[in-house]
Amino acid sequence: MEIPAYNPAAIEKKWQKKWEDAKLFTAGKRKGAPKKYVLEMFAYPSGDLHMGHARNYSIGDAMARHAHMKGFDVLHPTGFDAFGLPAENAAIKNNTNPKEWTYKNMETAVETMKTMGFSYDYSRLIETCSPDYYKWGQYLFLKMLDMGLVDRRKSPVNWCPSCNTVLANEQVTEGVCWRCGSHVEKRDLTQYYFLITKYAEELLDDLDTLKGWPERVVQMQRNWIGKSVGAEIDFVLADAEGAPTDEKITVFTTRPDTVFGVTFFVFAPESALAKRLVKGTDKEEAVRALAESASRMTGAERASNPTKNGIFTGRYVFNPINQRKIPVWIADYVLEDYGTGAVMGVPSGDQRDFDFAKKYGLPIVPVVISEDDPLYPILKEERDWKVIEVDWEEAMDAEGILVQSDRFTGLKGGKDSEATRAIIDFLEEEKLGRASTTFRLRDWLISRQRFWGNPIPIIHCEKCGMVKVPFENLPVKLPEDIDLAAGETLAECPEFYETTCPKCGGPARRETDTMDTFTDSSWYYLRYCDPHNDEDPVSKEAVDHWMPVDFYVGGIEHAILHLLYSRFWTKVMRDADMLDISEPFDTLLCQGMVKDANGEVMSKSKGNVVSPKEVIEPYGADTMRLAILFIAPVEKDFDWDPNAVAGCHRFLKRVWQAVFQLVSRANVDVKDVDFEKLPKAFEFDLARATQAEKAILASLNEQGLKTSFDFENLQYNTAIAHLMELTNDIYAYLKTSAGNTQEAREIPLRVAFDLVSMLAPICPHIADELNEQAFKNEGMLVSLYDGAWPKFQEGFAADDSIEMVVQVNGKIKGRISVPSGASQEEIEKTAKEAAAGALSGKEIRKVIVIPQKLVSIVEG
RNA sequence: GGGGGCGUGGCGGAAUUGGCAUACGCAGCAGACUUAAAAUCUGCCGAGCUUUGCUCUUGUGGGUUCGAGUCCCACCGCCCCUACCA
Repeated sequence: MEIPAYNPAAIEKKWQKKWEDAKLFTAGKRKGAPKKYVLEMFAYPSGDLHMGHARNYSIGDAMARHAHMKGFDVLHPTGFDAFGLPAENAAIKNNTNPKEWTYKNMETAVETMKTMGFSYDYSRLIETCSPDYYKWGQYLFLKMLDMGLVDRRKSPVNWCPSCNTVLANEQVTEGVCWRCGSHVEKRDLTQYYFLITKYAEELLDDLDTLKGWPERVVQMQRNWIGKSVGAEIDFVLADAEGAPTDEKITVFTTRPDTVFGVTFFVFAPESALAKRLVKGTDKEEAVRALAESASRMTGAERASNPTKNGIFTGRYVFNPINQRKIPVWIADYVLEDYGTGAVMGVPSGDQRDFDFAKKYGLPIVPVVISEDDPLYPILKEERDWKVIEVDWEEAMDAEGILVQSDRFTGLKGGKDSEATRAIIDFLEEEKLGRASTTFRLRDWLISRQRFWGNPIPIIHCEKCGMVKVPFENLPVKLPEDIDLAAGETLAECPEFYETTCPKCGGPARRETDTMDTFTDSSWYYLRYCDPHNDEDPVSKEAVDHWMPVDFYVGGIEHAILHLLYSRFWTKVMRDADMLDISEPFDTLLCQGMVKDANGEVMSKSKGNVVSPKEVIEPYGADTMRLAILFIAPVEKDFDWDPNAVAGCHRFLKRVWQAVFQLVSRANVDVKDVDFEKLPKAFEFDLARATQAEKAILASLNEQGLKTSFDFENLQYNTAIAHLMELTNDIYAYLKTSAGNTQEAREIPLRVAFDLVSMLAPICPHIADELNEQAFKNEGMLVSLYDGAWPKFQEGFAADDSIEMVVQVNGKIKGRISVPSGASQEEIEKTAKEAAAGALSGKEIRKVIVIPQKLVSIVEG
């Protein structure tokens, strides 16, 4: 038989068309079958797809195709996160509309996706900039407003001077804008917030239910939410003369057990109260300068250069628990937006307070000390301050025993200790303070002063205030003819903002801020369940059927941003009775980055970008997909190695040759072989197979199918390695002379067919072509996508003899072959004979037999 | 400072979860085919040695075990995240 050449360009195009014509990937066709929702994070269409997308999608596609072959009804959609700043910047540069630029890029990206052969249900495609989608984003905004989860308020916000917009806390890393890297400024502005902090506790608690998430992502979210348990304590402000006033200043602390050791009090320099205390004094200018210099430093700079600068205000407060009068300072190590923006200074128990006290010569009073400390015997009975200065090198901030702490002296101190609880009880009884929990998580600032986003559906009326846009007027559409190149914004576009009040009919002004694009990506995975619904964002029925997403694949850069917002959004929609789940993503996979051959991040500016097209043109999409999955485990970064890619292509050519040669060698008309009825290779009686056939079958045994071809656990690199071994075995078989029975001819065919089936999720084009051309299966199936995944049969007969390793005193000394039914005694006897040369002749202390594996002989 | 992870050939990486360390691939070496090259095929490919074989080898040192890359303790080194969070 003439073996045709492997021509990826031709067969890939052919199969992509056949799949599309047959609507092969439409979700919901297998009524009654268990569902599997496989999703890759959708792309921002800033140009054509790059290798990172190719990796992301190849992983998800292998998962989706495999699930379908295993019998699931698979939902595998795609779409675009189409609003955002790059479209505006490109529009300004090219003097076009962001819409044009975005749609052109999405069109190119879909073409590229199709050349890669992904099994997407394109009938569910979502483009977030389409009014059909953003209408429901507006609807959900209004829903949240009704639920009391939207707030419009003036407060200090992060402003990116380069992007000309505010940013959410999550979008500022180390003091710079996540998108453009510019240094972020603080400004006092009136903005819209989603009250995500109302869900802080639940967002934290439910992290424990996310068993399918990488531990580091869970930890990152846990740290971001940042729960601290402790107490609020009310200090009494003294007037300028030092006498107590009625005014109380509250601090938050996680260590109320150290409250007897407070020797000073500190405000953040930006705090309003701090400013008030020094107003009109000679300290005013210095405090302003301190606030200025503090705001200029990024977190990293502050941490690497932890100079604690302070100014004494000249004022005092009284510690409510011991009435001591303590000085009030202003220092740059206190953060305005955490806790109450003020700290009770306990230098003996907190390293930062300790450093500050050292620098400014403030007293250090030990109150919670270790029993090993030389001071302990002196102070263990002390109820009042006896020692008010220590020679410690650092603060004692771990656990210890309370001293110099009035009636609490002698109690065990520390976070959540008996002293902590006792002091909180006391504070609550005396109304001096209360138990309190603080979160690091801030409310989500969602308004943006940008054009290319979802307009906030609010109308401002002088008479009626903030008025919702009525449902029938949704969506508030973006104007088509804005001139961004001329610097025009929505706020300068009267055709957009001039309107009438829906309540009183008077003249009113439309809100000109748009929503953060992360609002668009916070629920797109829900809309995929029901993408064409024009009555609701989603129907509960559709969401209940498909959600949660079973496998979610994306980059680690979304560990906090998108993944936290989506979890919040799901809980909100649950509370709005739109769905019944609490967590949207069951298993999360964060794939590694694709770097260049030298391990450098690919970037346009470095000129080291390898485009998927550069691989597809010479080798085909199957080779690209295979290489992406083979070169490194999915979650690790990998360096693009052109030689390894060529090696993957070589493997596909070998599979192609092996299958055709095998069909030719089998000397049976494959048209007469019903592959559905052919016994599975591993059910077959091995006694009838030749040695080479055994080698092939051995790699398809129980372990092979359950462990080696472990698609469930995403071990694609090792699964592919086993497919390579199987191919090598087929070549070994082809070199031998085969038996001449019907079975002996058909077993290898079955093996080859299973090989091709297992290759199908990774390299679907070559698999379908071999199925059709070599196995002549065109009448049975359009595609192996609808075919069956090989199954292991429990009844598979093991080989009649078993190889075991013989160890003497823990060292390998030989191998034995024993009958599969051999008794313990027989095995021991055979092993002793085989190891005779290695035995010293001493008494044999014991013999350990591990069935199927080894015999260990231990001498006295 | 806090948290998470990792350390195996020249390289990417395997190791059935305590049982033959280095699978599979890349690179390299040798051979076959060829006028030649490419492609393809075959073989070799951790280190050392006194080479039918022996010894050593999973960052270092110890421990548990008949048996450790895997478990425990200490140390060394690297990567990622986060950061004056009271």
